[in-house]
Amino acid sequence: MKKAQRHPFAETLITWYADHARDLPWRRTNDPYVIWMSEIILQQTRIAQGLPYFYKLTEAFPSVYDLAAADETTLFRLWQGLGYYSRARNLHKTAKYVVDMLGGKFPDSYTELIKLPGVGPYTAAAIASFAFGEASPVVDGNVYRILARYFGIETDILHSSARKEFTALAQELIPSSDPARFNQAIMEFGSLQCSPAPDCGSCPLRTSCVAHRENRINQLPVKSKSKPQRIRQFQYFIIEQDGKVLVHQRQAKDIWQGLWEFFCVESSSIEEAINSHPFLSPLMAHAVALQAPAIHVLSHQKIISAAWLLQLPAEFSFKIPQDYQWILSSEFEQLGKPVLLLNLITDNIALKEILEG
DNA sequence: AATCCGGGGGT
DNA sequence: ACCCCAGGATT
Repeated sequence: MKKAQRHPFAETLITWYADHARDLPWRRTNDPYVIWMSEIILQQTRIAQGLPYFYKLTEAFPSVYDLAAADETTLFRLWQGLGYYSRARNLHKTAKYVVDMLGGKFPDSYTELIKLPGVGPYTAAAIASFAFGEASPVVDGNVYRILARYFGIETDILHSSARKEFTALAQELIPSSDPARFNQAIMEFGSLQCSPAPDCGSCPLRTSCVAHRENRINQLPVKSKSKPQRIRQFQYFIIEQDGKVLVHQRQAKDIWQGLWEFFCVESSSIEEAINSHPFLSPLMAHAVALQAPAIHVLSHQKIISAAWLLQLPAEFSFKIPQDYQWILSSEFEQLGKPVLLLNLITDNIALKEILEG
């Protein structure tokens, strides 16, 4: 009876999912806190990359109360290496809000969930369905790909109208009987079966898939090309004195906001960096060049960096630049740092010994 | 509507 | 080299 009302698309996906679902930790719970944590971690992040962070974070903060009470420095250190660090800030902000304003109880509907910092249309739909059984369709990269191919939709998935169109379609397809299972199934299907380079030969939907029938698998989904990456050059000065290192926390609306780093000048040359920061000039007598790091690639920037180690005698006196501070190397280890700096430290024994004892 | 925000893995 | 990843916030 009710099966006849389901679109065969949903029926096939759910059947496929019964045979192919991976055993993932966030699928073993209905706790909205744990599900929320997993969804924030997995935003634009592969499962294999996010999994260790999910274990670390849920162990460090078993409940929303633990997270709300946490020191943000600790959270950033745990988030180190995962990228998109505003997620960590919004995670903390939301935890405090849920504890302080909602008595520790998560909102239980899409409409309320999407009001939380760091929770957008995808994440709100995911939590609402997985934790509360609401029939809100998730629309992530997998869903765009599957629907575009299966129904032959040529809308540019980066166009602002795309989300509305694909969400409306997914809303028609999602069964009211077990919406959470459908959401899990469609994403798993996109990840394992209808991947960017799919195996159509084994696909249970191939006979009714427009893209397969018309041989347009490689043309769908339509996605406009992104701009070329911006190229930047950072000159790092690791200034050490009396067992302490000069550091600062990045604050500007720029990459790595909230992370810590050594004295940094954005400049195409060492000479220009020194000229623009005259206090450096007398310090350079003590400078030793460190191994030139490879180009650090972000999704939208390429960063070329160079670094100098400046170990200053105890009696050497100079005025430290604004917003910088001295920190013991043992404390520096406890701060969140960009992967570029982690690589720099790893690649230079001298630096490693200073910072790690 | 455009742009920005990381890092890593697959092809 | 290019693409994509359980996207969201800001301008």
